[in-house]
Amino acid sequence: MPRPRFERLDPERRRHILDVAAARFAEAGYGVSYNELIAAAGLSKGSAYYYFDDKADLFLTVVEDALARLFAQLPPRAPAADAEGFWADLRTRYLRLMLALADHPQAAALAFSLREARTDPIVAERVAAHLEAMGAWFAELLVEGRALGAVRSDVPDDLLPLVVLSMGEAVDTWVLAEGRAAIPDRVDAAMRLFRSMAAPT
Amino acid sequence: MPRPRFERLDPERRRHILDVAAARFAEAGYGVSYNELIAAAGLSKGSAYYYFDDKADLFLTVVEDALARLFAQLPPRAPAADAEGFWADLRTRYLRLMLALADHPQAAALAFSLREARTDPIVAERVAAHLEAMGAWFAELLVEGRALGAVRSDVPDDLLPLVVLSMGEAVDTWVLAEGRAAIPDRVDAAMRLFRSMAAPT
DNA sequence: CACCGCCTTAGACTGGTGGTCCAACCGGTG
DNA sequence: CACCGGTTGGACCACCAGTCTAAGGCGGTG
Repeated sequence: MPRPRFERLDPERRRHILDVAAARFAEAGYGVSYNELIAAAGLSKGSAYYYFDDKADLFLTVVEDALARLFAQLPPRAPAADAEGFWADLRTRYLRLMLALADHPQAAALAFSLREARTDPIVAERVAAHLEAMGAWFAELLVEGRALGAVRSDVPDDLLPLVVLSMGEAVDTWVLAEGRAAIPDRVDAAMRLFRSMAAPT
Repeated sequence: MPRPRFERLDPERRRHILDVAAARFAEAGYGVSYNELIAAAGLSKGSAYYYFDDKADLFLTVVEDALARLFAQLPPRAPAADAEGFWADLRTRYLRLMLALADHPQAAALAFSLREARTDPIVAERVAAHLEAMGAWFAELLVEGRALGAVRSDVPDDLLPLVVLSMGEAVDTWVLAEGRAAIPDRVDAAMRLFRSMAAPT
């Protein structure tokens, strides 16, 4: 995370730095030159490293901020009453997430840039923490789904969340590939596939 | 691919270069310093670039070689007679592949290093060609599977191969994670999951 | 033998990277 | 006025992949 000093900075300047960084990372990925980026943001080398630990720090600050804002828009999960409701709720939430990504292409680009960024070990470590949290979230979902008879019990506990996470990026890209209008149909297709995989046989 | 000169090189020296490169890339990933690698292989800068276009070229030469040898060990696919045979054949082939990866950890490490390497655009381009070939292979498999009533027809054609490829790496890692003895059970679990996803509902 | 020409080699050099360091500046306080 | 700590600019560092060139080695020819 950025050094505390950054919080004490003039809000306008702070906002400007984050906006420029978000734009550069979104359009050129993590591989963008940090030298170039901080110059574009109006920071000298000294100032940049005065406010942020390193490139990974600024990158993750920007990405976490964008994704947090995105997820905050999603309604909280309502506990489902039966298997049908469980799957319907999942579909709705996934659809909303995809529509939100379509509406915020910069946030989507930042999210997808995470893959490339994870080759940096500093980024990888901090992303691993998030993934662990997501894994826990899925595990919880699994328990609920099984209680409702919506999720199969005949595969190892760790396999399903793993598969969902790994499918995630590719399927998300596919869902978003043909523009906003195609999203609902594509979400349905993806959910159909996923449901028949995860539901009891 | 390496320059033709490389083929004219003394076979022993050629083998040595490829072995050192394979070892370094397998243990440290694509991120390993090329300077360090070529020095370890006993090549000066000039010679390295005399025989290989660039880092990506040597890397892909090594990886393609390792994977080609691995796939060559797999028996050819026998056309299945019915849906059950189709899935049984897939399971067998997947199991053999996983066992082969377990027996050749260096080849496995090289295969997994492809993910990181694809951040290099030169690598990405040449890998894309392979992925296209794999996509075509899956498409063919899809046609055969559908003809046998083993594969569902109610999802877009491009989605299934995409999902399989994207699941691939994560599931492969999971299958191999607990050592050779655990592989058959894990292959079964993964195939069960995959079959219920891809089979008609 | 001398010479030529070409394949091969070593390694200095380039322009770039992310990251470090320090001298100087600036505003507030005694 | 002097001082001082937070802030700033930018020179500098080690290392990266990749380029370039001058020299070495060696077979063929007169």
